[in-house]
Amino acid sequence: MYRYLERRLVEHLREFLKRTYGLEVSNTVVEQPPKIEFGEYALPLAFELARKLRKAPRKIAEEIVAGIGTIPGFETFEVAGGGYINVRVKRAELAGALTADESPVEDIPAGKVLVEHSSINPNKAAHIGHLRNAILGDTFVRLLRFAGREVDVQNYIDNTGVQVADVVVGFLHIEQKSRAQIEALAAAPRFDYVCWDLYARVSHWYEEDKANPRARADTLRAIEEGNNETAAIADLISVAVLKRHLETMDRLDIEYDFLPRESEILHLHFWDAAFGKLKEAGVLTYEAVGKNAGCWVMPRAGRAKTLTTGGTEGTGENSIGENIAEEDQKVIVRSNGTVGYVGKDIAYHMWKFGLLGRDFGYRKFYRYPNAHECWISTTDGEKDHPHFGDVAEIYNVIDARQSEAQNTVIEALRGLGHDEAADRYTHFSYEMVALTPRCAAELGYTLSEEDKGRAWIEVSGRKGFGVKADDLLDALIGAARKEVDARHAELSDAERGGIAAQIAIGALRYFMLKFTKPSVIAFDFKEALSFEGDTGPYVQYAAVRATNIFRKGGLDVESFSREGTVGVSAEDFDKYLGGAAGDDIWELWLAAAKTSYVVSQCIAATEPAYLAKHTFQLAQLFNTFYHRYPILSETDEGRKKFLLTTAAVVRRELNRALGVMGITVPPVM
RNA sequence: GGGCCCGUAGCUCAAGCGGAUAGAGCAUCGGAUUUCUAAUCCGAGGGUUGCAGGUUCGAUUCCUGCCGGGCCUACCA
Repeated sequence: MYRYLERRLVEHLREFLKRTYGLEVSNTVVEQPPKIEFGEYALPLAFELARKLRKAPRKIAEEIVAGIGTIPGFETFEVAGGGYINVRVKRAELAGALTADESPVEDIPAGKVLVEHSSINPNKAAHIGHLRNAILGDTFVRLLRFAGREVDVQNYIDNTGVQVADVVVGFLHIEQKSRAQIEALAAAPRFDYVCWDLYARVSHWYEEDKANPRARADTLRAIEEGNNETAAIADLISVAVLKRHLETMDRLDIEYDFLPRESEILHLHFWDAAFGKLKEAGVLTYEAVGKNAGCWVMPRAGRAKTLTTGGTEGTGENSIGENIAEEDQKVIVRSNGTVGYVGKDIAYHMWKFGLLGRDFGYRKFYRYPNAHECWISTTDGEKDHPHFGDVAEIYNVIDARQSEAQNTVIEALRGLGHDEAADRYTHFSYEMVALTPRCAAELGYTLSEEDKGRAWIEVSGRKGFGVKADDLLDALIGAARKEVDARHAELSDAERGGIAAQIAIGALRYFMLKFTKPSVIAFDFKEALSFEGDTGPYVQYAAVRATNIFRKGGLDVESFSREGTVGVSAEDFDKYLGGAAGDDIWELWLAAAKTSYVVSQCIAATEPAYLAKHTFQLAQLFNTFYHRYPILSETDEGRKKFLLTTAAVVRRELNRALGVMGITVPPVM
């Protein structure tokens, strides 16, 4: 509602400015006043117009206020300070609409959105860094769906790379396991933990003997070729670990629709199709001499010089390549003819936009407890399957370290003439999760003096250095369980377990979302396990408190929200929300009205942290309200009804906003 | 060397496209009628927004230069 009113205000303003001054104002800044007493919107536009109109800002503001006339839903326009225009809405009207949960008709952009996230190498357990990725990605999916978009969720699986090869080497060369033995291990619980430890050991093993790394090269080649024992073992390992990842993420209510795998990108020859087009468009050039002799290269993204199309077209023999300085070349095809991962990524992204002319085979892979079906790529799949790919927009949730590679893929699309696709390609970039030195020490790692002085230490899967996702979740559930047990001895074991899980997920998801994307999270158990202050459980608790009011009052909160709230008249809203006396409760209503506004901000800025901040502020305001206004003991029936309605509306919005963050509210806390 | 990001209270972080007195949480200290109320609330202290310039009516925000830190810069992924 808040968002809808803002749009209406802007439209009227533009129309007014055009009519009165003959000015076309493209971006009208609308702010929120620092204090609720000043109104709901603040317009600093008089400052901007001052130069154009050669008048004092205050004078202009006065003219606008005098001439703007009436706008439905708005009460007053006032000049403040040196030229601000503070705008007040009709509180009763907005409150009435919010109570009835009216949602104005929106223009939803056409076309499907594809969000790729997680993309964990299937060779070891997921860790906290992967959690940040998956939680950001899943929340973004929920934001888009809340905004009415149709979304496909994909999790790219690199099942043929060195990381999987390393674990295969570990089982075959270090552990000397047979295929049957590995199969047995893979069927046991937490196989991903076994791989986690083994992967770290393989790194050491490579260093022990110069001959050892040869096993990696041989294994990698065998995996890429396929149709052999090594490839079969790699497949069984990667599939087993992948299933573990799906289980881990499902604990957090994170689901995927489709799992495209690198093996199919290879075996279905996606690259061949892409390679032809890239050569033809002159995006790739062949290097005949120098450091990259024998390779097909692209200009490195970010410092790409203008692609010159002069010289030999098509084959691009040497001539174009000479225009790219050697250090600015990104090798796409190696001199031995194999493709690097950026090349595969280009092909994959052409497929995403429906530009490749090839498709995956599909088969069902994993059925979630809620019956949702997750599909996986295969060479010859089932006849009937959902249509994936060929989408209008894509978001890739990938950490900031890969931004250059991501930009290279975007440049390749541009080079192919697909600017419209490149424009709808968003690298959803975020910073990594690292460990504080204290956290590392707690985990038993010995730190160098240098490391002790650092703000954070990077997680390393290769070294086995990090906090595993399931371990963190278990720790959170354990800590939450202690609190629940202390408070709710009357509940059954299963009930307490369920609540503890909800709280743990709330704490974890909120923790990963409260930091803005460019901020490195220096992970620390003390902070992550906190349930007080700026945390998920704080927000959950506010929602639980709202529910408690109804339960203790003998009212069913759901049916009250459906039917009871309509009993508050416009006069009553005016009475209780009007004037300075109503300011503090109105502030709560106004915050509650902002959910869809905040969601749209999150999408536009690809920044879910705004929503976390919003839920926290709403919960804070509600807690203040809760403390200040006893509801059940209220003797004035009209006022009591109004206060109950306030609680019901805030509860609904808290549940809704938390839901977008993938957080549910326990029955009691 | 080049590219990207960061530097705000003791600590961890906010501050929407440049706006009104730079806000939260944690920690510290002091309080909250035994109740819909403590996973909470109220209050206090705590800031030269890394430094120096510039643009602007107005800069944490934009520009330039320094200082400090991180990441990327493989015929790895």
